[in-house]
Amino acid sequence: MDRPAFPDSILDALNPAQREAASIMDGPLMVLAGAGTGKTRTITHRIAWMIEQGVPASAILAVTFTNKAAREMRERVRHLTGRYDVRLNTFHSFCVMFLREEFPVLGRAPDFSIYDDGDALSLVKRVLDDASLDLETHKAQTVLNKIGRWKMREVPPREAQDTSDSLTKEVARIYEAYDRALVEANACDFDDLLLQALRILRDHDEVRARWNRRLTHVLVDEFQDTNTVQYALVQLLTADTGNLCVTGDQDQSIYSWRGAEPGNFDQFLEDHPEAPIVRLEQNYRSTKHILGAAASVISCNRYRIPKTLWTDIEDAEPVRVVGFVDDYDEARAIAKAIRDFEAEGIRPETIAVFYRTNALSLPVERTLLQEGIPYIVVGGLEFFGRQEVKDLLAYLRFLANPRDVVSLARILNVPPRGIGKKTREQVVTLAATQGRPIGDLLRDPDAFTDFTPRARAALTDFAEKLERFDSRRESPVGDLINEILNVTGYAEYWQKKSSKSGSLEPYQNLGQFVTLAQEFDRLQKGRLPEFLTQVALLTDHDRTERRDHAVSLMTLHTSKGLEFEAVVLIGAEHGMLPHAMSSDSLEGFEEERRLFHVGMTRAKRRLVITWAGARTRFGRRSAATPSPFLDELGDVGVEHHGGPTAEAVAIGERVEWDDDAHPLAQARKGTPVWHPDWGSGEIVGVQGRGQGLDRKAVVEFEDGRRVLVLRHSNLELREDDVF
DNA sequence: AACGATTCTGTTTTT
DNA sequence: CAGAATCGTT
Ligand SMILES: Nc1ncnc2c1ncn2[C@@H]1O[C@H](COP(=O)(O)OP(=O)(O)OP(=O)(O)O)[C@@H](O)[C@H]1O
Repeated sequence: MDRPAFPDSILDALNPAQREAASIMDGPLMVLAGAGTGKTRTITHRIAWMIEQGVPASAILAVTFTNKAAREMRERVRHLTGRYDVRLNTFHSFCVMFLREEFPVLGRAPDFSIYDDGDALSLVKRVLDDASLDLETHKAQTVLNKIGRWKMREVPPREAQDTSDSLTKEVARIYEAYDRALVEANACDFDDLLLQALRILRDHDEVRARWNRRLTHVLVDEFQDTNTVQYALVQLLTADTGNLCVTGDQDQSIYSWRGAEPGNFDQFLEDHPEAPIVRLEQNYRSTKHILGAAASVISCNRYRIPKTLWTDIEDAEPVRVVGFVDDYDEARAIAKAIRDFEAEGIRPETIAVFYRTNALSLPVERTLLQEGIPYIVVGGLEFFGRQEVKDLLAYLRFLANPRDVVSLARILNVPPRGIGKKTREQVVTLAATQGRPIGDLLRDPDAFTDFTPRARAALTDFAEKLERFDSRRESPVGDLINEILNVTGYAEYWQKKSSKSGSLEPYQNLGQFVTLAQEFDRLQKGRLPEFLTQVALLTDHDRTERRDHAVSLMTLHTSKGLEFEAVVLIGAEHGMLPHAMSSDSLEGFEEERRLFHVGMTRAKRRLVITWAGARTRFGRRSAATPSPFLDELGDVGVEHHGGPTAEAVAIGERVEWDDDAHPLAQARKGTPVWHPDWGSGEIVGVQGRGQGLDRKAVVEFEDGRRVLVLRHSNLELREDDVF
């Protein structure tokens, strides 16, 4: 076991402000600071310091934003103190653990299933079906989103129905039915995990008091992205002790779409007026140019409290902004940039490519593959979202929780075994009318006497399989899964499929899942229930395989909290970043700006930002113009290359802006356009020949007509489907 | 009930 | 373009 070599050095590794924050052990505390100022480092050391001062490690709860961040912090604390038993959780994983212990207080069994968004969607569809509601007016996804918004704000179904709007009222009724269905299936969706835990802590003083004794100190990292329920939760967890420390940065709040409530900062100060606020101002990560450009961008946000941030890291190179003709060109330049970075001695593991949407990774991946540059895609829901993985998980969940209808419905006929939709629904209805867990019903040999002989045979066969799995419930999870794969013929099923039509991936994913389970068996204690608890909250972020000498590809959201020597931020275009779906309100637009700023501030030494004038999106080529954020970078230490106006220079290589690819090149009468000053308009006439940019356009705006030379007009197309 | 062919539909970010 | 939903044939 490693003991710390120099216990006294725990606080020595911090600057004075950080040290102040780390050494305040008791009472409320807020650490408010910009990117790269060592917030995470500070609370890690604070935890280590508390342990050194005699606080039991297991009495400390630190909440991080991702499992990965939790793991890393645990590793650092272990390194500093030799202790690894600090409770390091995400809000969700803490609540799962909490509910596994305390759910009986609400009369619920602790073997509940956890539904991800896909499962929740299935359940909503099921409810809509049962209520025979019009699927046209109620799209399942929309309904689920609305329910989610209620849940995040703690609005119960009854209250939601209290409205005069009949459509909303109907959705609220679905919400009620959905909640009931969750209880019947003994399942929790992600929001439920938080809500149920909150309910228990709020309504049961004894439980709250016990947990306050158990957890004497609570710390929350990335506080800017907590929602109201999460804040209420930590408030209750520290109601008696008052030892709540939060750290965050308003300028890095990028999850409002998931209910994140930056107002929690104010709420905290209102609830704890005596709380010291420690501000950290020295950035230890980035060079002056990078930090300056990022500061210049973020200062454009109206809703923001300005703060000081400085660095003494000198620059090697300026921040580069480069425009390309299209995404293909952009991708090739990215490959070249990576090679150049490597030639400079930057290790590939410390190079990252960021993008706004997952779809943007495709052309980059293809090019890197071609060029033989190893890469990994970090995060996303690729693996756990796969059909074959979800099927396997559904088997496991149904075995652990016999009431779990959604999981059962998923696998009852997987692989195909002659149990169609009709039989399936009959079984589900039968269980519902008898008020019996569907798993018990299925295992009952006399349950299906009224069914057709064919259906009965198939169901009996299925029941036999279930019983074989039951006898393995206490086995290592890897063995159980192998048993399932063999007995059901599911492995064979995919093997056949893949040999027929190409892709080996599904079959390999099954293998990966088995490996994952075996790893669990080897490294952790517990069987099926414990495995499910863990796996339900895993994301690809947590299982991204290590690959030597690989550069990292990820979304801007995933990049939060990380740092890289060199960053290439791609797709900086109008409609992409800021994304069209969130730029219609000022709040949305400013969050996009924060997102851009988060991406920029991940870079330590090198930052390249790219955009493409045309992108193959959706199988179609569509035009794009540079992101307005590019104009906000300032001009100190920032170089612009390429694009319609400036000389076209790629990262080291010349790329001409091709007039034909310019979105306005084919402008003609009737083309809808937009201008930054005059708003929406339509081209009512074009003067000049051909398709060039030197033509003049007569544009009808809301407040009148104007004649503009296309090349210098600053006009943008209102629709991106131009060609 | 199963499977293949066709049509449809939709793309923001994820615990 | 790709994944889901629907359709039509066996
Ligand atoms: N006092 C210090 N001395 C040396 N390096 C430091 C110090 N404080 C922080 N650092 C380094 O600065 C970098 C950023 O630290 P950290 O990740 O803790 O910052 P953060 O405030 O959590 O960042 P962000 O909010 O951008 O995710 C890390 O590489 C860290 O090791």
